[in-house]
Amino acid sequence: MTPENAANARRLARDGVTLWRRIAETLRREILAGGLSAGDRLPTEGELAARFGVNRHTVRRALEELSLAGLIRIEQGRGSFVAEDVLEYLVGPRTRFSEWIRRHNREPSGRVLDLRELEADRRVAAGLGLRTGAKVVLFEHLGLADGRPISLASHYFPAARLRGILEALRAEQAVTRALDRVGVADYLRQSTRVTARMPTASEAALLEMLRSRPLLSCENVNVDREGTIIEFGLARYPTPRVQIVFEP
Amino acid sequence: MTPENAANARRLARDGVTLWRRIAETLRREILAGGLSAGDRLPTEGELAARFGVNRHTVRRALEELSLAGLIRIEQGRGSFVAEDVLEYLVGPRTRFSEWIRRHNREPSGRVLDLRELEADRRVAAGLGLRTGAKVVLFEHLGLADGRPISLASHYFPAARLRGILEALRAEQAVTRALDRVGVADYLRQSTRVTARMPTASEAALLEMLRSRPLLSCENVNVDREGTIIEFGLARYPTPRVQIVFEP
DNA sequence: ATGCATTTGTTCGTATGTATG
DNA sequence: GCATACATACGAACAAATGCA
Repeated sequence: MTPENAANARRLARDGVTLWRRIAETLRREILAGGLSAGDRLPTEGELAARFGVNRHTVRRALEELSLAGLIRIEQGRGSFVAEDVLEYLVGPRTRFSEWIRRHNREPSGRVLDLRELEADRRVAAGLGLRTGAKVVLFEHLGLADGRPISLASHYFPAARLRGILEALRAEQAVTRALDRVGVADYLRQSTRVTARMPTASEAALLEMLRSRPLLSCENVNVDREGTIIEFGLARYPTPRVQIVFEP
Repeated sequence: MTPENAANARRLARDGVTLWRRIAETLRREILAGGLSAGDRLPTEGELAARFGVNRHTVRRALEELSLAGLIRIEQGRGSFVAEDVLEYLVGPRTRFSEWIRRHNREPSGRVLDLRELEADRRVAAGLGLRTGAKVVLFEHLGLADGRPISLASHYFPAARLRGILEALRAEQAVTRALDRVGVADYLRQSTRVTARMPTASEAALLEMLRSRPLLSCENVNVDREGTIIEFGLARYPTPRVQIVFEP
């Protein structure tokens, strides 16, 4: 056993965290702190091994961890790069916000911007299959991944069909759990309509994006298992941070 | 029977074209000539009935025809409006350009902008599942509906897998027919990835769109019936003329 | 909040022209 | 010529949605 090996083993014994994990955490903090920005190349595995005083295998294990978390991208023969900050929004029949974020190994969170009952305008009524003026509940929500805003969504629910949805949303602060509370245990994405436009000033501010970048605008209709429309959603995503992916 | 009734009946007898169809054709020509532009309101049914000297039912039959053709939009209590120039691009497993356009009762056409063999860069190689530098054939095409540009697409084909694709594209000037010629009778959309960005000057010029409007950028992968990748496409669509719709 | 005018949507009934056998 | 079926066209009345004062 070499002297370094022995020293590293003692370190592991001391705080119960493996070396590769501590190296991964160190690199993660450095990347998130912004010392390296999107697309930047990390030092080579050899350089990192020398810096941390460990074997190259240990560094590789740490980098693999970061790669799985989506924080870096490893390219054979070229090096490791800080991942572009893109989230792929995979559209399927069962699309849920927090599952989407967690699949990218990020921490979902959110902020409720508005919650109230109002009368449907033409567009919302058409989406929900109601007449204009019908009572609907609006739930406006800013979605975050690791604290960065990535979606700004207005969810409309038919108040008559979903009794108690307002109170459920107030209590749960989340769509899926609130729907469950009013008896919709499951729901499916019926259609998704995508277009793009420039953000308003407040949209750009909320989504922390440049006003010169377009946003993806997405109209969704969700139905319960019987096929009744239970939600009309109008979501906005910042480009190029978010891409929408369909795999039929 | 009123005098008008008798006169209209005689007109129908004379040239064998029903009244409502002649009225629909007249209105269609007036709209397409540009006398009315997108979003403009047509005269009321009553006014049109007076103008053509027919019953309101007859006008309604003509308007229904135009509405089905997607030329106008009828709204109860408000009137009839010249349809906004939006094309819904319905994404499914079998998405073909000319079928898409024809489903909207428009006339598809196109212009080949570029056709040549080159070496795949990283992005194209990743899409096609090849190594960078592999020979690929690029087919760049501007798609038109009723003479208006609505898509700007770069299609990349693996030269080694599809022998003769360059010549087939040169002869056919269309993707589906060229693929058929090299033995790919059918192909399926495997994935679709959407984002948005601002157009370059030349993209805006080709698509006849304002540079202040974003374009939808779409990466597609098409496979043959065995699942082998046979095309990687990079299409750009002008907003708000085009929307992308997914219905799983 | 209410009533009113405007406009489209729907449903009766009636008469005529076309096509078929 | 006649019977039948169907689409076209007209007339009248009422329902429903919209916009406005």
